[in-house]
Amino acid sequence: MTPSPERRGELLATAAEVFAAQGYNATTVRRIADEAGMLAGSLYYHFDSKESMLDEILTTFLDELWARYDAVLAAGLDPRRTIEALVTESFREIDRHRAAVAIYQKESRHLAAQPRFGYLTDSQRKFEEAWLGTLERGVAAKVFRADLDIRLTYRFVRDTVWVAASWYRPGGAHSPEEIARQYLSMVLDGIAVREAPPTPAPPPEHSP
Amino acid sequence: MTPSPERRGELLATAAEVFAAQGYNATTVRRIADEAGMLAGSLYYHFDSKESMLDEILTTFLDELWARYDAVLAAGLDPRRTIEALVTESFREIDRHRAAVAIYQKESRHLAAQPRFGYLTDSQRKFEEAWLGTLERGVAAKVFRADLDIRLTYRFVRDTVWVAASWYRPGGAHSPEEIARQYLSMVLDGIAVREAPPTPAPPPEHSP
Amino acid sequence: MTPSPERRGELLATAAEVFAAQGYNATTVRRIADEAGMLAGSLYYHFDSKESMLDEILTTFLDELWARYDAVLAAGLDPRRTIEALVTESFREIDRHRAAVAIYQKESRHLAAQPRFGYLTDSQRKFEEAWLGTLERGVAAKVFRADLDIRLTYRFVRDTVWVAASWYRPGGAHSPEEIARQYLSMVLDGIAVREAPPTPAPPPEHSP
Amino acid sequence: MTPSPERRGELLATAAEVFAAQGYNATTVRRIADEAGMLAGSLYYHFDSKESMLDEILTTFLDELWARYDAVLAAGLDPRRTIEALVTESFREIDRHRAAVAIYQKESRHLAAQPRFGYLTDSQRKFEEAWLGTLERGVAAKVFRADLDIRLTYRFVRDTVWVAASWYRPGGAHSPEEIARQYLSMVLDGIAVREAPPTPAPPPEHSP
DNA sequence: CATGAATGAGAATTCATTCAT
DNA sequence: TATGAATGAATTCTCATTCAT
Repeated sequence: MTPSPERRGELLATAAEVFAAQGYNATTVRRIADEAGMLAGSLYYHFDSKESMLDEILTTFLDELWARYDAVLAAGLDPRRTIEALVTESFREIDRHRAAVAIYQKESRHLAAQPRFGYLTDSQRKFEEAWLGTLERGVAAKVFRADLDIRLTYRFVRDTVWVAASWYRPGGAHSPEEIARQYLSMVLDGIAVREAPPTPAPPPEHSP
Repeated sequence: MTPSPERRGELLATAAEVFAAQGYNATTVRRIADEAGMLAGSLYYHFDSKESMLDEILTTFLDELWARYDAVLAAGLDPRRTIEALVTESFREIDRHRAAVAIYQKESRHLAAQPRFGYLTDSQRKFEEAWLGTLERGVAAKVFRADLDIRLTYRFVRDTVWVAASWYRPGGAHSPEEIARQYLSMVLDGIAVREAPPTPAPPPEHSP
Repeated sequence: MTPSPERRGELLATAAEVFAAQGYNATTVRRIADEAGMLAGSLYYHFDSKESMLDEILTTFLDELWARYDAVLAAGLDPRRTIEALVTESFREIDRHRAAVAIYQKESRHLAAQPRFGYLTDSQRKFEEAWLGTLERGVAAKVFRADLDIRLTYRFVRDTVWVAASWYRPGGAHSPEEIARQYLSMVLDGIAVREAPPTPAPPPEHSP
Repeated sequence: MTPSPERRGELLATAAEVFAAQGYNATTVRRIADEAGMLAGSLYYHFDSKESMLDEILTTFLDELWARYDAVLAAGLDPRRTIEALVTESFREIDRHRAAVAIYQKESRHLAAQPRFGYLTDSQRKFEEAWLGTLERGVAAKVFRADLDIRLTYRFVRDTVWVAASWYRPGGAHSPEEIARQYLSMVLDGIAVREAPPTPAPPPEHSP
């Protein structure tokens, strides 16, 4: 009944690429089929509908993302290390599922209105809990600044990370981990040079 | 045959709202007309096509944005003040043209492929020149960190600001200027508490 | 919002004709549009879907039928007169809505499974109540035979009348009332010549 | 390449069931295959096409029906006994081939237009000859009423019998012979109680 | 200015059918 | 004999657009 999972996987990857490039609505089934080297109707042997392709792309991505996020959250790290781990996992996820992440970014808002995609809202809620909660713990622990609107901070960090999916290309100059490191550095310490009191021992990798 | 500009303006605002909420492709002309209290066909008295509405929304927004950006860039501020001014103007623009900015964010990438929307690519190039140039001057002047990939920094700042259009609602808790101030604070100084060098005179408002 | 009722009415009549002739499933929207002198897509200005055309055809017919049936049932006639009136009204209805009746005959069974057409089941139940109830009263009053299975009798009478829609053509040799009269005569008295009690005065034309 | 006839028979029975339940057009080959526990494509090892299944179902039914009808007609019975025998054989046929009969009822009219199903028209003609001829002989022999339109009577008897296929379920309360007996009683003698002593004055409208 | 009624070019989807394995 | 994976034509439906009134 369920045709071979490998073929499905290939086709989904193709579809995700096109959805990400052109937008879900602007993508025709025929275009996906062309890209996959088959006729439009043939896709329906593997999938119920264009929408179910989108659905499967998003759930696959979210399932994997949450598996990793949950592992991080269960590790009992301090707030700063938690944020670092979440950001790093996020960039790894962008590396693995760039197309899916890009689709998520572009479409999730209006998809969430449909019952079928209700899980997007759920995921978003869990997301907020995880990130916002960690930030709040960090503020309480005095490792994150208390003088900033915490929700603004949350959005700042969240968006900052995920929009990267819109320009990231796997196999580029930087590994996901390197990008994560630099982004974390920017998010945590800012892009401005720290004026005054010369840090006694600057971190070796930043020294000239 | 030359319909009143005010009516056009209202209709464009309506259209922009719907485009932003549902995406350009997913928005039907009929939906816009419904929202405007007329029939779909009637819109064609005012506009040539759905695409020309989108075009006009985007050019109006970009024209205004560039008027402000150009003023900032012509003012001859130092790199840090320039960045601060650009960020502030950006948030003001989001405040004024939230829908247009959101549309720009979502659609510009794939629209840029069409000749009609070639100006989007031009604008993007000018954009990069302005921001990246300022950042580079800042690095040279040692006011921005030199240990970061400059293009990564550029994307970080750029995205960080503009994605705000996706959650910003005019008339919310914070003014655009206040949001700009906080964002700048995060971008420039980071969200982490500066450990070590006990600031000689802590800002009064943060003291107990 | 609801386009002119006259046009709808014409289009529905056209659609009913085609549905009756070819069957609902075998009828393409394009065929209906051809018959109506327009393009397939144009029908969707007037109707939501092919199914909603069918729906409207059936409800219009059933509403009218029940208005008449209810009038008959409310008249308080004796069982035999009630049956006569119901049969007569049925043939009149076939005369007025031949296509709708034919569609009803052919499609109602499998349509009834869909929620949208649940009213078909309701109607069928009311139908059975009306006819079966009348027959039972007639048996009790000794005007209808008691030696027959009453449900068999019900089906016999019911089918006998309604299948006529499959061959009836308005404007034929017999008026609906004439057909009703002959059918009633057959149903009530049978087609066999009454043997036994030697009719004292046989009609002259049958004598040798 | 010559698949076993038994398997064909089973598959045809399955197909007939589904055709009868949902209508020929509304039945997908896949549905039949599901019901038979195989995949859609596999049916094509046994049959040329969906249409050829329908064809075989109908010819099988008609061949058997005509074998029995011909036997009856060849027996040289008097008109009344002939009608009784035809009706009885018809109900037996409904018992044996309910699905096929139901399909015939629903689809024969529009199928008859296609050359491939021309035999349906032929059969219908033979049918009319047999029944109408018998009725005419009966009228001539004064065993059937002469005051009725003979074609109306023909349709009445014909439809009355065959529509039973739409509600008949084999193995129900009554045997086919019992149903035939009751139907014949109704058709021949009517459902009204005979008002005892021979009607002294025949209904005026039938007198000369 | 706006309406009502179309047009016509796709869009997604369905489904009978084919065929190599 | 049956499966799995297609094909390709047809079908329903959508929607931007036109245009007479």
